[in-house]
Parts: sequence; C-alpha cells; structure tokens
Amino acid sequence: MPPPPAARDRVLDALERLLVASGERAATLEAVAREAGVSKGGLIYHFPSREAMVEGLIGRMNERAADDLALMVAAPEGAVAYFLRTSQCAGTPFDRTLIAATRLRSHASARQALAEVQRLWYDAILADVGDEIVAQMVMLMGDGLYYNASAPDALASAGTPQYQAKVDDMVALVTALVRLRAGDAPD
Amino acid sequence: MPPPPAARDRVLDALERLLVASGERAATLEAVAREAGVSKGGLIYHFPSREAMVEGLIGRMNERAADDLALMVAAPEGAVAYFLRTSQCAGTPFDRTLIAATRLRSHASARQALAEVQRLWYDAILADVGDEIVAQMVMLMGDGLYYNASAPDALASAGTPQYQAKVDDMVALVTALVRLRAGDAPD
DNA sequence: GTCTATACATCGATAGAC
DNA sequence: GTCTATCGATGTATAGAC
Repeated sequence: MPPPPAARDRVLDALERLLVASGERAATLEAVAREAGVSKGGLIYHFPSREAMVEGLIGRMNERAADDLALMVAAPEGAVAYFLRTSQCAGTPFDRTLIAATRLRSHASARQALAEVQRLWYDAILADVGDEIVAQMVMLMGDGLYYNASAPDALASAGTPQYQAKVDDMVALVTALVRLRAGDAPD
Repeated sequence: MPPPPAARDRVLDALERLLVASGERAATLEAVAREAGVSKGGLIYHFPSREAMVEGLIGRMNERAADDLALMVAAPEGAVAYFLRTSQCAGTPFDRTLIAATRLRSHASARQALAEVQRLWYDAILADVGDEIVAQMVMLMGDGLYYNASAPDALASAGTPQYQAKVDDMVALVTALVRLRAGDAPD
C-alpha cells in the first residue's frame, strides 16, 4: 500500500490542534485548512465533507488506541500503572488524538468509538487487578485525569515531576487496595 | 427583588438541553430560541449577545454550585459519600447545568468557573478524608463519573439501582483506604 | 493533487413595529 | 417584553482551472 498523502495527515493534525485548543466550534473547514497550510479546496479533496473529516479523525483515534492497548497489556509495570501514568497526558500523539476525539462527542460515531476504547481498557485493567470495583475506580480515575489534562490551560502543567509523583502515589494506593480486597476480605 | 423574567430562565433551560444533547455547535441562537419557544429577537432582548447568553449559564452554574456545596459540607453521610453519590448525575437541575457548562470549556470564563468549583469541592473532600492523595483520587473519580454520565446515551442508565450500588461500593473502598492510610502506615 | 472562484445556507446581530 | 424583517459575515459545499 502506498504511503498516505502527507497533506491528509497535516489536515488531521490541524484539526486536532484546533479541537484541543478551541473546541469544535472553532474547527471550521476554513480554520482547519488555514492551520494545515492548505486551501479549502485542497482540504475537501481529501475529506469531501466535514463529516468525512471527523470520521477521519475517529479512524486515526482507533488506530492509535489499538497501538496503545498493545503497549498497555505488554507493560512490565502492569496495565494499571501504565494506564494511570499515560492518562496524565504527557503530550504524545495518541494523547492529542484522544482528547480531540472527546471534543467530538456530539457525533454518535465518536461516542461509539470512545466507548469501545474504554471497554478494551477496562478488560485489560480488570485482568490486572482482578476486582471489578477497583477496576472501575481505576477507569474513573483515568477519565478524570484525561478530563483535567484536556483543559487548554492544564496541558502545560502536565508531565511535571510533582504530577508524576502524584500519579505514582495513586498507583501505590490502588495496589494497596487490591491487596486489601484480596487478603483480608471482611466477610 | 422582583422574580426574574420567566423567559430568561426558559432560554437557559433550552441552552442546557441543547448543549448536553448535541454539543456547543448545535446551540445556536436560533436553535436555542426555538427550543425555548421564543423568537430570536425575544432571546436577544434577555441576552444581547451569544457571549452574554453563555455568561448567563455560567452564572447559573455558580449559583447552583454554591447551593450544592452547602449541602455537601452539611451532608450527614460525609462529603465524600455525598460527592460521589451526586457525581453519578441523577438528573438534578444542578447536574444538567454542570454538564452543560463542561461543554463550554472553550470559553475561558467557563474553564475558570469550573476550576473554582473543583477547588471548593477539593477543600471539602480533603477536610473529610484528611489525606491529599486520597482526596485527589476521589476528585478524579468524581470527574470520571461526570464524564461518563455526560454522554447523551448514558443519561438514561444513570441512577439505576446497579449503578447506585456500584458507587456505594466505591465509597466503602475509599473509607477503607482512609483507615488504611491513617491506621497502619507502613513507614 | 491542489488551487481559485463562487453558490447557497446559516450564523450572530441590528432596526423597528407592536 | 416580544415579535418580524433584514444585514453582513461566515459556514459547508461545488465547479472547474492548473
């Protein structure tokens, strides 16, 4: 298969930046084309409609999520530690794509894709901790980390040593929680 | 003080519904006016610009958040239990207003108002659990609950007995975690 | 494959009748 | 206090040159 045209990826990059920084309202065809450094006509050659452009971003999100999931299940530190650590959004391409996708939740296909990613994450986390409630707590914490990291202001402070340490503490607490549930169940 | 004009509140109600169900892009002046059952001119009498309408919603969010915080600190079950229980979004007016406000995060004033609400919540939760990391975990879980509840699909399934029980389990686990941290600190 | 030019709808906002 | 009518700007999309 031939490499995808570079302009197509530049358009999706631009779309992501606008979505993350300014929300869906700012991500018009004109603004995206300008941000990508192409004309409106050039953009529309790659994505014949706005909806197609949105679908293109969702497709990219699915691809990158699959790659990330493979890293997650293979992480030597465990799925939970990997999940919480990467949910703090250090600014990887996948982070940007995922946050951009959450700005498109008014589109049913984006909601569906995000729900599927969440399901896969949950399965991996459950396999790691072996406890449904703890797994759900971890999922909620991951959602919360993404929610907080996705504020345009917060993106700067993400990945600082203090923040890193905080997440490490949380991982330790979750581990303690798993031991607590497995070891001395009250009843 | 005279009662605020009913049309003004109807407009904000309509704005909330559109934001929650369809996102900011759908919340145009025309659509909001139609949903509220007034004309565009009638809407603009109450909110002279779209920005003023957005500020109106943020103002309502601040009012309702203050009321909710008072309930939270006075809750006999404790701030954490109250916080997690209400974060599952049973569909109260405050829930709708808060979720609608999260759809406006591209507006700096909305981000600022939401950050302030979070700060007040955090203080109340910290006072309850007395442990910074646990308090931050609870905050993240609350954000996660709101994130998941705010999907248009999810609003139906919120508040079911199963969901209620899940949150109760999480409250119990947090309580156990607090005891663990307070009682037998490893070092 | 990318551009310019343009059509047509809809947006936010104004003016003025009632 | 609410309406209708309308403006200029901007939105998505099309046609066709290069």
